[in-house]
Amino acid sequence: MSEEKSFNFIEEIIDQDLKAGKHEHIVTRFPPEPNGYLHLGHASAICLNFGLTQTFPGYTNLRFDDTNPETEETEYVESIKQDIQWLGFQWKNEFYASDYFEQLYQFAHRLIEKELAYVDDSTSEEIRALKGTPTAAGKNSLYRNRTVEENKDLFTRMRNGEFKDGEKVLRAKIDMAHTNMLMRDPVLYRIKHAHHHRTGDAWCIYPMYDFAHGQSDSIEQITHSICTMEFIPHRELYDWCIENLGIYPSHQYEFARRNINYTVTSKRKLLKLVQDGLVDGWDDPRMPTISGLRRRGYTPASIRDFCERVGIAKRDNIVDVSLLEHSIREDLNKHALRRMAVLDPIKLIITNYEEGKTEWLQAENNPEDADAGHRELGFSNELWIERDDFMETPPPKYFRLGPGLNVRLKHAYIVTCTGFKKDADGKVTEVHCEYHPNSKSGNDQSGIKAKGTMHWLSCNHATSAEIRLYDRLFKVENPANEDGDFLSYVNEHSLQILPKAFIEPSLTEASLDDRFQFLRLGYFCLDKNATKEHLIFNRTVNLKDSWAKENK
RNA sequence: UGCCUCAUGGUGUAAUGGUAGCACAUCAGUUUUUGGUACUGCUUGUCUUGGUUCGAAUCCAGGUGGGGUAACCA
Repeated sequence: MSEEKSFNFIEEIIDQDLKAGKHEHIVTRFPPEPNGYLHLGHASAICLNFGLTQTFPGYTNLRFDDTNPETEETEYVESIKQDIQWLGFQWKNEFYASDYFEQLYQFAHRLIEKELAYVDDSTSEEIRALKGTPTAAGKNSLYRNRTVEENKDLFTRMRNGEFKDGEKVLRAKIDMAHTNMLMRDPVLYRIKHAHHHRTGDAWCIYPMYDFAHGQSDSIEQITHSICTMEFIPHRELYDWCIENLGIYPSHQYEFARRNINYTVTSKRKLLKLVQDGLVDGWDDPRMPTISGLRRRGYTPASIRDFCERVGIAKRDNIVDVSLLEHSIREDLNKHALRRMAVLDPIKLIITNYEEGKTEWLQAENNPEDADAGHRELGFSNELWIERDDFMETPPPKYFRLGPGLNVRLKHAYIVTCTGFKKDADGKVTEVHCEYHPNSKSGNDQSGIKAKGTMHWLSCNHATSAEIRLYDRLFKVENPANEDGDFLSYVNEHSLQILPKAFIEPSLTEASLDDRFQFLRLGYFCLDKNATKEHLIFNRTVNLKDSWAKENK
């Protein structure tokens, strides 16, 4: 049974490069800008870049693209590192574009000396105006023909802090009529008297992306620099810089960023959700961030599996969240301990069971894993069951409780419903039933057939907890594609808090790494804000529910 | 409007000139002390028009459609 796993187009390129002897090993890098938290889209890039050097000989660097001090912070650096490691990857080197500021500055001088760069005094508005349009060529700047000496002097003085923000920029001297707008004398350096999270106040000029990224790749001798498709036009400039600087020829390859329906993966939009308080921070369990997924209960393996299933290609895409949910269910089904919880309780009284008696029942921890062992469950005449599990007048294919119907109480007995009580509003307050003593789980001699099996909790052997249920963050499949403000498509019912649900008492001992399946309800994990006194469980994902589907 | 880029079931992705496959989703069924899991089966696809070829999803040409691109962001 050999499973043929085909290469994606990037693996294909690398495989050929290696076979052609172009490299003996490869070097990739993951280059986040520390201006936000990592999300599912980054997970794809991480799995790709780090996965490549697991498939092929080589290694992967982590390099922070920290060339814009105004938006970048150490908090983001730390979260990014944590998320990558949590996903299960380890970088060879931890680098920063800011490590290369001095070298980059020298590179700029080299370009000036080759008459390939000049200092421009134009304002940003003037530069934009002279840039032309896609159909009309741009015009040369008045300052385009400064001498090498003048440029070197001015650029040095820019670094020395003699000018204010925006007063001057360094530009590449390429071609103002180029069909690629990026090649129309792109800005290489700008003046920002801003405090940088790593270099402090050492610099007041900062390189632009195009004069930092490719050069950093080259310095690190990155063989395959992988980025998303919107950088395709940058490749020409990437190559131009490397060629004219005469440095190590890294190459850029582009793939299509991954999109997922009913959410957004744009740091700008995610930041907006955080800033407007629509979510409880970057790690809100509804966020598609790595930290949000972690808090929600997703496992690293499930996210890696998801990325693997989605794959890598070049066409626009919107991946269905059900694939993500499939990945986490598959993982958790194998590993999560089974427990019982009652979210919306209603009392079940067993009228023929001795009052005050407690019976201890054996319950398996995980039917998928014999090694997971068993636990003891207290059983008595008063139980909590799910309100959903009783209907006064059930429809035909209802396998739960209703007048005269039988049901198996999981790990316990078969009961027959004998009656119920309602309050003044007509709301059911109590369900009555009789149990069949010879129908005990594991030793059923009753011969009674029960179509359904229900979860329950003994009133005297249950403790309470807050439970949080989550739904998709947005009401529409592709919020980015809708008219108007994307915030108006936020699903206002995406979080449902149940302040007092019942759970098995042993759950008091749960730790953040534990994963549980609450029988018939879904997979749950402890929230980071939970305490022993105030337990909080997050629902990671529900179980597939063919009954709910049939009722739609 | 220029340039760049992409196009395979509902979704994502394979097939590298030779039987269009896999996964998710959907639907139907079997098993089941979780309406879970597991298992079986069905439905659904090569954007279009030409060309090359014994043979085209694949190569060529023209259309069409989507996306990117005109920040002192990355």
